[in-house]
Amino acid sequence: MDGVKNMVKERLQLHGIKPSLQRMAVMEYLMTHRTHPTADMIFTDLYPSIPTLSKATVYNTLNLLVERGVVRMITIEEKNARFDACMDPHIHFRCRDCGAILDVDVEAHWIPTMPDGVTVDMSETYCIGSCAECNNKKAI
Amino acid sequence: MDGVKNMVKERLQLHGIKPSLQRMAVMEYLMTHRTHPTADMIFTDLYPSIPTLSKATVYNTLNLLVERGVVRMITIEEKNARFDACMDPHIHFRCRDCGAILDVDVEAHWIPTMPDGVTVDMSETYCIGSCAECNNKKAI
DNA sequence: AACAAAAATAGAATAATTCTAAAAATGGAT
DNA sequence: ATCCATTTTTAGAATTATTCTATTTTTGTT
Repeated sequence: MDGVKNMVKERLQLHGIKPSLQRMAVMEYLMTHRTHPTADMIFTDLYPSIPTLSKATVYNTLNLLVERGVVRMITIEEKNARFDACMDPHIHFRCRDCGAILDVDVEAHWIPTMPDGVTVDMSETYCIGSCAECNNKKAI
Repeated sequence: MDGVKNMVKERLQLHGIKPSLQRMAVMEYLMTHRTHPTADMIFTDLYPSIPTLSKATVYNTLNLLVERGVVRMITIEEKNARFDACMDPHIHFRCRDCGAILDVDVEAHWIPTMPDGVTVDMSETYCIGSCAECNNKKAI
Protein backbone atom coordinates (compact mmCIF):
# COMPACT_ATOMS: atom_id res chain seq x y z
CA MET A 1 0.00 0.00 0.00
CA ASP A 2 1.21 3.49 -0.84
CA GLY A 3 2.16 5.59 2.18
CA VAL A 4 1.37 8.91 0.52
CA LYS A 5 -2.11 7.75 -0.47
CA ASN A 6 -2.79 6.78 3.11
CA MET A 7 -1.74 10.16 4.39
CA VAL A 8 -3.95 11.81 1.82
CA LYS A 9 -6.93 9.71 2.76
CA GLU A 10 -6.44 10.31 6.47
CA ARG A 11 -6.16 14.02 5.99
CA LEU A 12 -9.43 14.13 4.07
CA GLN A 13 -11.28 11.92 6.54
CA LEU A 14 -9.96 13.96 9.45
CA HIS A 15 -11.89 16.89 8.02
CA GLY A 16 -15.04 14.94 7.25
CA ILE A 17 -14.44 14.69 3.52
CA LYS A 18 -15.27 11.44 1.81
CA PRO A 19 -12.12 10.33 -0.03
CA SER A 20 -13.33 9.79 -3.57
CA LEU A 21 -10.88 8.99 -6.35
CA GLN A 22 -10.98 12.57 -7.65
CA ARG A 23 -10.64 14.21 -4.26
CA MET A 24 -7.72 11.97 -3.38
CA ALA A 25 -6.05 12.87 -6.66
CA VAL A 26 -6.43 16.61 -6.12
CA MET A 27 -5.28 16.38 -2.52
CA GLU A 28 -2.32 14.17 -3.40
CA TYR A 29 -1.38 16.56 -6.18
CA LEU A 30 -1.31 19.47 -3.76
CA MET A 31 0.64 17.55 -1.15
CA THR A 32 3.31 16.43 -3.61
CA HIS A 33 3.54 19.62 -5.68
CA ARG A 34 4.56 22.58 -3.59
CA THR A 35 4.25 24.87 -6.61
CA HIS A 36 1.09 26.77 -5.62
CA PRO A 37 -0.73 25.52 -8.70
CA THR A 38 -3.87 27.04 -10.21
CA ALA A 39 -7.03 24.97 -10.65
CA ASP A 40 -6.21 24.73 -14.32
CA MET A 41 -2.70 23.37 -13.73
CA ILE A 42 -4.12 20.71 -11.45
CA PHE A 43 -6.72 19.73 -14.02
CA THR A 44 -4.23 19.63 -16.88
CA ASP A 45 -1.76 17.50 -14.94
CA LEU A 46 -4.33 15.06 -13.59
CA TYR A 47 -6.34 14.69 -16.76
CA PRO A 48 -4.08 12.14 -18.51
CA SER A 49 -4.36 9.70 -15.61
CA ILE A 50 -8.08 10.38 -14.96
CA PRO A 51 -9.51 10.91 -18.45
CA THR A 52 -13.06 11.36 -17.16
CA LEU A 53 -12.00 14.22 -14.90
CA SER A 54 -13.98 17.42 -15.25
CA LYS A 55 -12.82 20.92 -14.48
CA ALA A 56 -15.94 21.45 -12.39
CA THR A 57 -14.83 18.60 -10.14
CA VAL A 58 -11.46 20.21 -9.61
CA TYR A 59 -13.14 23.49 -8.67
CA ASN A 60 -15.70 21.75 -6.47
CA THR A 61 -12.98 19.84 -4.69
CA LEU A 62 -10.75 22.85 -4.18
CA ASN A 63 -13.66 24.87 -2.80
CA LEU A 64 -14.54 22.07 -0.43
CA LEU A 65 -10.94 21.72 0.73
CA VAL A 66 -10.65 25.45 1.37
CA GLU A 67 -14.00 25.57 3.21
CA ARG A 68 -12.95 22.77 5.50
CA GLY A 69 -9.57 24.32 6.14
CA VAL A 70 -7.52 21.57 4.54
CA VAL A 71 -5.77 23.83 2.02
CA ARG A 72 -5.34 27.57 1.64
CA MET A 73 -6.31 29.70 -1.30
CA ILE A 74 -3.65 32.22 -2.28
CA THR A 75 -4.74 35.42 -4.02
CA ILE A 76 -1.28 36.87 -4.55
CA GLU A 77 -1.97 37.06 -8.28
CA GLU A 78 -4.96 39.01 -9.60
CA LYS A 79 -5.61 36.60 -12.44
CA ASN A 80 -6.18 33.25 -10.81
CA ALA A 81 -6.37 31.71 -7.42
CA ARG A 82 -3.57 29.44 -6.34
CA PHE A 83 -3.70 26.63 -3.82
CA ASP A 84 -1.40 25.38 -1.11
CA ALA A 85 -1.75 22.28 1.03
CA CYS A 86 1.01 23.25 3.43
CA MET A 87 -0.63 24.58 6.55
CA ASP A 88 2.57 25.23 8.53
CA PRO A 89 3.05 28.95 9.13
CA HIS A 90 4.69 30.54 6.12
CA ILE A 91 4.18 33.52 3.87
CA HIS A 92 4.37 33.87 0.10
CA PHE A 93 6.72 35.86 -2.00
CA ARG A 94 6.12 36.66 -5.67
CA CYS A 95 8.92 37.68 -7.99
CA ARG A 96 7.82 40.59 -10.13
CA ASP A 97 10.28 39.58 -12.88
CA CYS A 98 9.87 35.83 -13.34
CA GLY A 99 6.51 35.32 -11.63
CA ALA A 100 7.75 32.58 -9.30
CA ILE A 101 5.92 32.16 -6.03
CA LEU A 102 8.11 31.07 -3.14
CA ASP A 103 7.36 29.95 0.40
CA VAL A 104 9.11 31.78 3.18
CA ASP A 105 8.98 30.12 6.58
CA VAL A 106 8.05 32.18 9.60
CA GLU A 107 7.65 31.38 13.28
CA ALA A 108 4.05 32.51 13.28
CA HIS A 109 1.73 34.64 11.22
CA TRP A 110 1.48 38.30 12.05
CA ILE A 111 -1.87 39.41 13.36
CA PRO A 112 -1.82 43.11 14.17
CA THR A 113 -3.85 44.50 17.04
CA MET A 114 -7.42 44.58 15.83
CA PRO A 115 -10.23 47.00 16.72
CA ASP A 116 -12.41 45.90 19.65
CA GLY A 117 -14.82 43.10 18.82
CA VAL A 118 -13.06 41.96 15.66
CA THR A 119 -11.99 38.34 15.64
CA VAL A 120 -9.45 36.97 13.20
CA ASP A 121 -9.34 33.38 12.11
CA MET A 122 -6.70 33.56 9.45
CA SER A 123 -4.09 35.89 8.10
CA GLU A 124 -1.98 35.92 4.95
CA THR A 125 1.06 38.00 4.15
CA TYR A 126 2.27 38.52 0.59
CA CYS A 127 5.62 40.05 -0.27
CA ILE A 128 6.43 41.21 -3.78
CA GLY A 129 9.89 41.94 -5.15
CA SER A 130 12.73 40.24 -7.01
CA CYS A 131 13.99 36.75 -6.35
CA ALA A 132 17.68 35.90 -5.93
CA GLU A 133 18.11 34.60 -9.50
CA CYS A 134 16.49 37.64 -11.10
CA ASN A 135 18.57 39.96 -8.94
CA ASN A 136 21.68 38.09 -10.04
CA LYS A 137 20.85 38.48 -13.72
CA LYS A 138 20.32 42.20 -13.24
CA ALA A 139 23.67 42.61 -11.45
CA ILE A 140 25.68 41.18 -14.35
CA MET B 1 -9.96 76.76 -6.97
CA ASP B 2 -10.75 73.46 -5.34
CA GLY B 3 -8.14 72.28 -2.85
CA VAL B 4 -8.85 68.58 -3.35
CA LYS B 5 -8.45 68.84 -7.12
CA ASN B 6 -5.08 70.49 -6.64
CA MET B 7 -3.87 67.72 -4.35
CA VAL B 8 -5.03 65.16 -6.86
CA LYS B 9 -3.24 66.91 -9.71
CA GLU B 10 -0.03 67.26 -7.72
CA ARG B 11 -0.05 63.66 -6.71
CA LEU B 12 -0.38 62.52 -10.31
CA GLN B 13 2.28 64.88 -11.60
CA LEU B 14 4.65 63.86 -8.83
CA HIS B 15 4.58 60.38 -10.33
CA GLY B 16 4.94 61.53 -13.92
CA ILE B 17 1.30 60.99 -14.85
CA LYS B 18 -0.35 63.57 -17.07
CA PRO B 19 -3.49 64.72 -15.22
CA SER B 20 -6.24 64.22 -17.76
CA LEU B 21 -9.86 64.74 -16.80
CA GLN B 22 -10.48 61.00 -16.48
CA ARG B 23 -7.35 60.29 -14.49
CA MET B 24 -8.10 63.14 -12.13
CA ALA B 25 -11.61 61.82 -11.65
CA VAL B 26 -10.42 58.28 -10.83
CA MET B 27 -7.71 59.54 -8.52
CA GLU B 28 -10.05 61.96 -6.77
CA TYR B 29 -12.58 59.18 -6.36
CA LEU B 30 -10.03 56.97 -4.67
CA MET B 31 -8.78 59.76 -2.43
CA THR B 32 -12.27 60.70 -1.26
CA HIS B 33 -13.76 57.19 -1.03
CA ARG B 34 -11.90 55.02 1.42
CA THR B 35 -14.14 52.07 0.58
CA HIS B 36 -11.63 49.95 -1.40
CA PRO B 37 -13.82 50.10 -4.50
CA THR B 38 -13.66 47.77 -7.47
CA ALA B 39 -13.04 49.10 -10.99
CA ASP B 40 -16.71 48.62 -11.68
CA MET B 41 -17.85 50.66 -8.67
CA ILE B 42 -15.58 53.51 -9.74
CA PHE B 43 -16.95 53.38 -13.27
CA THR B 44 -20.56 53.26 -12.15
CA ASP B 45 -20.16 56.18 -9.76
CA LEU B 46 -18.23 58.40 -12.16
CA TYR B 47 -20.28 57.65 -15.24
CA PRO B 48 -23.16 60.10 -14.51
CA SER B 49 -20.77 63.05 -14.31
CA ILE B 50 -18.56 61.91 -17.21
CA PRO B 51 -21.02 60.34 -19.64
CA THR B 52 -18.34 59.58 -22.23
CA LEU B 53 -16.33 57.57 -19.71
CA SER B 54 -15.35 54.09 -20.81
CA LYS B 55 -14.65 51.12 -18.60
CA ALA B 56 -11.40 50.56 -20.46
CA THR B 57 -10.24 53.98 -19.34
CA VAL B 58 -10.94 53.15 -15.72
CA TYR B 59 -8.93 49.95 -16.06
CA ASN B 60 -6.13 51.70 -17.96
CA THR B 61 -5.94 54.40 -15.34
CA LEU B 62 -5.97 52.02 -12.40
CA ASN B 63 -3.23 49.92 -13.97
CA LEU B 64 -1.14 53.01 -14.56
CA LEU B 65 -1.66 54.24 -11.01
CA VAL B 66 -0.66 50.87 -9.57
CA GLU B 67 2.41 50.60 -11.83
CA ARG B 68 3.60 54.01 -10.75
CA GLY B 69 3.00 53.24 -7.11
CA VAL B 70 0.30 55.85 -6.57
CA VAL B 71 -2.35 53.39 -5.38
CA ARG B 72 -2.33 49.80 -4.19
CA MET B 73 -4.24 46.91 -5.63
CA ILE B 74 -5.85 44.71 -3.02
CA THR B 75 -6.48 41.05 -3.86
CA ILE B 76 -8.16 40.09 -0.61
CA GLU B 77 -11.20 38.90 -2.59
CA GLU B 78 -10.84 36.26 -5.27
CA LYS B 79 -13.48 37.77 -7.51
CA ASN B 80 -12.31 41.27 -8.22
CA ALA B 81 -9.42 43.54 -7.49
CA ARG B 82 -9.96 46.45 -5.14
CA PHE B 83 -8.05 49.69 -5.03
CA ASP B 84 -6.76 51.91 -2.26
CA ALA B 85 -5.16 55.33 -2.56
CA CYS B 86 -4.04 55.43 1.06
CA MET B 87 -0.36 54.61 1.13
CA ASP B 88 0.14 54.97 4.89
CA PRO B 89 1.05 51.65 6.46
CA HIS B 90 -2.10 49.68 7.19
CA ILE B 91 -3.44 46.21 6.60
CA HIS B 92 -6.84 44.99 5.43
CA PHE B 93 -9.40 42.94 7.24
CA ARG B 94 -12.30 41.21 5.51
CA CYS B 95 -15.38 40.12 7.39
CA ARG B 96 -16.40 36.64 6.31
CA ASP B 97 -20.03 37.33 7.22
CA CYS B 98 -20.87 40.75 5.79
CA GLY B 99 -18.01 41.13 3.31
CA ALA B 100 -16.86 44.50 4.63
CA ILE B 101 -13.23 45.40 4.12
CA LEU B 102 -11.73 47.50 6.90
CA ASP B 103 -8.42 49.29 7.27
CA VAL B 104 -6.38 48.48 10.32
CA ASP B 105 -3.55 50.85 11.08
CA VAL B 106 -0.14 49.47 11.91
CA GLU B 107 3.18 51.06 12.73
CA ALA B 108 4.86 49.41 9.79
CA HIS B 109 4.33 46.50 7.44
CA TRP B 110 5.74 43.16 8.41
CA ILE B 111 8.49 41.89 6.17
CA PRO B 112 9.79 38.56 7.42
CA THR B 113 13.43 37.60 7.03
CA MET B 114 13.85 36.66 3.38
CA PRO B 115 16.21 34.12 1.82
CA ASP B 116 19.57 35.55 0.69
CA GLY B 117 19.39 37.66 -2.44
CA VAL B 118 15.66 38.25 -2.34
CA THR B 119 14.61 41.90 -2.27
CA VAL B 120 11.14 43.00 -1.25
CA ASP B 121 9.56 46.22 -2.41
CA MET B 122 6.11 45.78 -1.00
CA SER B 123 4.16 43.64 1.37
CA GLU B 124 0.47 43.19 2.09
CA THR B 125 -1.20 41.48 5.01
CA TYR B 126 -4.80 40.32 4.87
CA CYS B 127 -6.73 39.17 7.90
CA ILE B 128 -10.03 37.35 7.62
CA GLY B 129 -12.59 36.85 10.34
CA SER B 130 -15.70 38.48 11.78
CA CYS B 131 -16.18 42.19 12.34
CA ALA B 132 -17.51 43.67 15.56
CA GLU B 133 -21.07 44.13 14.28
CA CYS B 134 -21.35 40.59 12.98
CA ASN B 135 -19.92 39.21 16.20
CA ASN B 136 -22.49 41.21 18.12
CA LYS B 137 -25.38 39.84 16.08
CA LYS B 138 -24.16 36.31 16.67
CA ALA B 139 -23.89 36.86 20.42
CA ILE B 140 -27.55 37.86 20.79
C1' DA C 1 -31.51 -6.08 -6.72
C1' DA C 2 -33.58 -1.68 -5.64
C1' DC C 3 -33.23 2.65 -3.99
C1' DA C 4 -31.70 7.13 -2.04
C1' DA C 5 -28.02 10.13 -1.43
C1' DA C 6 -23.68 11.95 -2.79
C1' DA C 7 -20.35 12.99 -6.27
C1' DA C 8 -18.85 13.75 -10.89
C1' DT C 9 -19.60 15.37 -15.46
C1' DA C 10 -20.16 18.30 -19.92
C1' DG C 11 -21.13 22.23 -21.44
C1' DA C 12 -23.52 26.62 -21.03
C1' DA C 13 -23.51 30.93 -18.48
C1' DT C 14 -21.39 34.66 -16.01
C1' DA C 15 -18.33 38.22 -15.10
C1' DA C 16 -13.77 40.56 -14.59
C1' DT C 17 -10.32 42.13 -17.33
C1' DT C 18 -7.65 42.89 -21.58
C1' DC C 19 -7.28 43.73 -26.42
C1' DT C 20 -8.07 46.07 -30.84
C1' DA C 21 -8.68 49.44 -33.91
C1' DA C 22 -10.59 53.82 -34.48
C1' DA C 23 -11.67 58.55 -32.78
C1' DA C 24 -10.59 62.45 -29.95
C1' DA C 25 -7.66 65.42 -27.45
C1' DT C 26 -3.23 67.47 -26.58
C1' DG C 27 0.96 70.10 -27.27
C1' DG C 28 4.36 71.79 -29.72
C1' DA C 29 6.51 73.78 -34.17
C1' DT C 30 5.67 76.50 -37.87
C1' DA D 1 -4.43 79.86 -35.96
C1' DT D 2 -2.85 75.43 -38.60
C1' DC D 3 -0.49 71.23 -39.20
C1' DC D 4 1.40 67.18 -37.38
C1' DA D 5 2.87 63.69 -34.12
C1' DT D 6 1.89 61.72 -29.86
C1' DT D 7 -0.96 60.50 -26.20
C1' DT D 8 -5.35 59.38 -24.37
C1' DT D 9 -9.90 57.80 -24.68
C1' DT D 10 -13.42 55.03 -26.46
C1' DA D 11 -16.79 51.09 -27.78
C1' DG D 12 -17.17 46.82 -28.33
C1' DA D 13 -15.16 42.32 -29.19
C1' DA D 14 -12.26 38.77 -27.21
C1' DT D 15 -10.38 36.26 -23.48
C1' DT D 16 -10.37 33.69 -19.40
C1' DA D 17 -11.31 32.07 -14.65
C1' DT D 18 -14.96 30.44 -12.26
C1' DT D 19 -19.74 29.05 -11.29
C1' DC D 20 -24.11 27.07 -12.53
C1' DT D 21 -27.37 23.67 -14.36
C1' DA D 22 -29.16 19.61 -15.46
C1' DT D 23 -27.86 14.91 -16.21
C1' DT D 24 -25.31 10.72 -15.29
C1' DT D 25 -22.48 7.89 -12.46
C1' DT D 26 -21.08 6.10 -8.21
C1' DT D 27 -21.71 4.69 -3.56
C1' DG D 28 -23.78 2.66 0.34
C1' DT D 29 -27.85 0.68 2.47
C1' DT D 30 -32.02 -2.01 2.97
